[in-house]
Amino acid sequence: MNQAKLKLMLEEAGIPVSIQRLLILEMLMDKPGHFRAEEIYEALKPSVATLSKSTVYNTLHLFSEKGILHALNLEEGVTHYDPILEEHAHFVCDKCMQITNVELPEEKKPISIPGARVESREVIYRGICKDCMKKNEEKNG
Amino acid sequence: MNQAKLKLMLEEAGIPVSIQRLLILEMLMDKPGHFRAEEIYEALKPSVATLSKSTVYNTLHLFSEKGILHALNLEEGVTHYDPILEEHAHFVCDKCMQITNVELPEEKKPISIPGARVESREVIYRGICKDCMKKNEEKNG
DNA sequence: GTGCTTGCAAATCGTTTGCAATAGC
DNA sequence: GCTATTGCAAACGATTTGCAAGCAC
Repeated sequence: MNQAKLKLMLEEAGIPVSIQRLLILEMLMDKPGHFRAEEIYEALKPSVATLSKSTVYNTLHLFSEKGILHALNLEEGVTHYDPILEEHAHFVCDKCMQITNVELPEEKKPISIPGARVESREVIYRGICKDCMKKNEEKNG
Repeated sequence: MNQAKLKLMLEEAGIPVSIQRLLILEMLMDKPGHFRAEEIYEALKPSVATLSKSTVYNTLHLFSEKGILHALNLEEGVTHYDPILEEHAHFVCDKCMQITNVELPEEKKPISIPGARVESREVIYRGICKDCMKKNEEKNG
């Protein structure tokens, strides 16, 4: 994605632009996935030698607070960041922990909790992914 | 829940009985909720002076592996343990982080991922709970 | 030049590990 | 006695914090 577009995204979200923020956003937009702070840091370090981990953490917090990323707790102890904002669910492989986007299922009857305000819904499927199923079959002949 | 019943639960799950395991299970069964390891440790320490944190962690792992508890990652960096095994969804308050059990919604069309095996489904609603809504209203007159 | 942003190092939190002491068959 | 379980302290990994230096309007 080009710099101008990224800059606009930040501005529209009310986030002051900085080089670090642009680069982090660029990386996420160009190869959408489910990255951890550490991975983003490692990916950018070669091109931004002075980059610091706390900047990455700060930025990811800011981005998810301002709504241009979603923070996901799919796995114990780690947060993944998802740049895809359109509604979708996730499938997590119990073997290799690979995360895949899947369609968000429609509910037969939308939930309502008297007195409370429900703002979002997260759906996580768990199981064994295609790759691990294949590996398993091969091993067991 | 009485000791005999708890003992039976462990045995049926294939878990060798020990005092620590009985006490942890008792606590969880008697006041079902969504406790963190730390909370269980603190709750039991007064009655079991020698209890150690690693025993609590060990035990919770064992229990969830053997299927008598569910481990939940609803919040960044912490695992909560849920003794209710019947299927249900969770509502998490973004303000106070209170966790409530809610009905698991039926899907209009059950998911299927070609080649993969889907083994479980987790549904999390987020928003503002009744208590926090009330507090908010009071504050804003 | 004032306030926001960054980078570094140290601190923190939840959790895990190594290992010796202990308990239960 | 032998094996599984426990408790302690130290290690760990992800994240947060404090603070001085740097940058941008």
